[in-house]
Amino acid sequence: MGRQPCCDKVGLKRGPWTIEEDQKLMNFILHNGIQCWRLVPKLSGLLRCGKSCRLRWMNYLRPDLKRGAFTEAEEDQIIELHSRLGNKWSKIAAQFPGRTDNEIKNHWNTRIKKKLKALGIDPLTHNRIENTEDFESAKEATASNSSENLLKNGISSREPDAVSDMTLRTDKSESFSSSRMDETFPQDEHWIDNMDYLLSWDGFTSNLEEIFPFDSHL
DNA sequence: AAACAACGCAACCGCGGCGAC
DNA sequence: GGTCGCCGCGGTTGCGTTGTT
Repeated sequence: MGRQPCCDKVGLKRGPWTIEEDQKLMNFILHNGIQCWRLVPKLSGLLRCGKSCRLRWMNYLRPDLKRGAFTEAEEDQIIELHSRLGNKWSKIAAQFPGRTDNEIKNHWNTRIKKKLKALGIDPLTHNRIENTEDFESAKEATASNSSENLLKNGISSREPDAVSDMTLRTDKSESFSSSRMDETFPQDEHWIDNMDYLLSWDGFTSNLEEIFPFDSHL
């Protein structure tokens, strides 16, 4: 037998969240915490499934979320982590306090993938691409150094230097990645544990009143 | 100004892992 | 050991926004 659906979908709302729903969810969690996602919509009066509530909270409402564009350093780190971990977005996201796995995944798929392809790097294997259409078209764009072409291929005007920089790094990706990763994160298990602590529920709820000074009477 | 295309993000879906029973 | 139910993850889709023709 297959798994049952996560919730009874009859009568449940889907699609974009409204401000009212956001407030309901936020207030409920801030006052009651999360014991069981399945119970959250029932107890808070939301016509959503628990999964949807969890996603909304994790990806949008969490007070510790960091907003704004990814920095070049963050992008580099994502690339390094991806070369080691693959599409383990949650593990990658764990190294970026305030960033969500969804956010990083989206950024990877929309920006970084293109950027790597334009650099002649296979985003899946992180190896050089030889004689593929992608690489050939990317080379043309890079050679002409036309900002229009670069933008079309996902590289901003600031990046001609980044291209050579990244190429150099990739030439010795093995040593670069591992040595720098080791510097930053001496032991995988330890830095993941540390991040778990930083992102732990207790850790952040203890400061909620400071973080969230909004109406607590709803 | 309108139509169309491309892009980026939020949200959904289905599956695997894991603990409880 | 098997089954069930929940949580979390990764892949995918839908749609609003922005850019181009």
